[in-house]
Amino acid sequence: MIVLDYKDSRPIYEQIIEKFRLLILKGILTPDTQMPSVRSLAMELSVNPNTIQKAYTELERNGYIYVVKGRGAFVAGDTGLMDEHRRECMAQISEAINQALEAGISAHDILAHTNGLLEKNGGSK
Amino acid sequence: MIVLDYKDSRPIYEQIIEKFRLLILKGILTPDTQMPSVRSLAMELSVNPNTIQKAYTELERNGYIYVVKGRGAFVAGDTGLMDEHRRECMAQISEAINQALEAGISAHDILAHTNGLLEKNGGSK
Amino acid sequence: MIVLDYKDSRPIYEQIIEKFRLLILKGILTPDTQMPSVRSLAMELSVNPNTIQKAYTELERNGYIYVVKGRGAFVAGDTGLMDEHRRECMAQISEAINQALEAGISAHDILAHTNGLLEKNGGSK
Amino acid sequence: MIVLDYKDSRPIYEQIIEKFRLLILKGILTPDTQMPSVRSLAMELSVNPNTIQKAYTELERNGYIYVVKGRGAFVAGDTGLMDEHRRECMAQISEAINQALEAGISAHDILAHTNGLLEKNGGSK
DNA sequence: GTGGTCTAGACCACA
DNA sequence: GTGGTCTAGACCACA
Repeated sequence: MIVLDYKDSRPIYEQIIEKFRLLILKGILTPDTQMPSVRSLAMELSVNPNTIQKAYTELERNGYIYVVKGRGAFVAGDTGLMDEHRRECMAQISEAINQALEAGISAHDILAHTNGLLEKNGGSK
Repeated sequence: MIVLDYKDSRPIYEQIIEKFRLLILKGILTPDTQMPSVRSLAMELSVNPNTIQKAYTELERNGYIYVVKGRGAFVAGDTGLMDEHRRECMAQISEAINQALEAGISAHDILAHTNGLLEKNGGSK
Repeated sequence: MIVLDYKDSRPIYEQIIEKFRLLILKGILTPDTQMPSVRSLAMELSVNPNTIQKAYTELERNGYIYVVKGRGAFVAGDTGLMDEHRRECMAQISEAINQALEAGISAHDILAHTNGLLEKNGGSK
Repeated sequence: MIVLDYKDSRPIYEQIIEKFRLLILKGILTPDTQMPSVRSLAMELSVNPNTIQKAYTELERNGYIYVVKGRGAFVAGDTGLMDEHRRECMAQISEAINQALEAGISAHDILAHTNGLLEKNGGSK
């Protein structure tokens, strides 16, 4: 279900958080689905249970999952995280564009670039 | 000349690299200008000289400065870094837009967002 | 009769205890009323019978219910639990106020706050 | 500087967080004071460094301290945590009073109780 | 020296 | 079985 990239410089627990974050935000993991247990996921990824624990704790703190003691961890219901994520995406676009402008790239070139990209990848919407 | 943000989570040496990189790319530091000496900059920033050394080594490795033994470090002449930097900027825009599309934001909304931004900030070019 | 909040971080057995404690203290459950059987309540709440058992054992230990072997559990008669509960309430007020004073809030502000609250919520008594 | 209570049922790392939180909120630890290092505090409290680490991570996340890589952790400047803490205190008073009202204690008795307490402990303010 | 990550493994409360 | 806490100890980047 999840694949780690050992060449990635980011810590393992962060990769795990990111992977689940996207699975949840994209709706692949739906609300109240049970997450794999800390131990089973640790086995599956050949990673220490503490590392998974850390990832789950973080995911819970940020509202992506909720934990029922003795039962396990479950995907949280929709709580506006989607919207927050979209806002973050827009902010990242803004930042990237502003940096490009600062680097002296013309507004015209940037627009051409984004247009091309959107035509290619943003078809159905 | 340079101000550090101790509350920034990025390592200090990286902040220093970034600051100089931008000063050079924007043409504020022109080719062959002498860089501050490792020791003086360390004093000025109240930072360990090892940290400055590491930043300079990295800047040299990436072609932003060149070092003359016994004389000091100097800003490198234009060597296509500008172009490379611009390419990086474009790549970052692409990545940000693709993430937005994955998050389910419509091409239309993204375009509106970038257009607005470019009209506001990208005027003169 | 009882609703559990799985997103509450407190253990389930504690939530159950608390719920019954209040039902009894408020007189909604009167002395000698039969409590739901461990099994039926476990079914109703979709919870492990062990969890209900633990809650009942605790309620009995604290004098809120009594258990007749083979018959079931029953609400205990009034045994001064009311007074004890009131003392606990007062103690909690004391603690909260002392913490506020330590935080540097003025006695005047605290008094205004409590007065306002009592006027609004403490009307009939 | 800090004393642990092994009889306290709360986890060690939480006790440590709470202790520092109060030291900072009361102004005993002033902004930019260096926190004891993870290792030294671990030794002093005869506790595993990981446990201290966990406490510091949490304190940083909540804005009580900031960490400079390779240098150490420092008390954060005033950032409205004080106000937030006071609001929490007020909320706790509200909750305690409402519970008391629900328990059937009269507004009159509660007021007498709080008045007495404030006269005794809230003198100077 | 400083904090950050991770492993290996134990013990606990809870269900 | 499930997550939560903790110890003992290693290794790393950073300063």
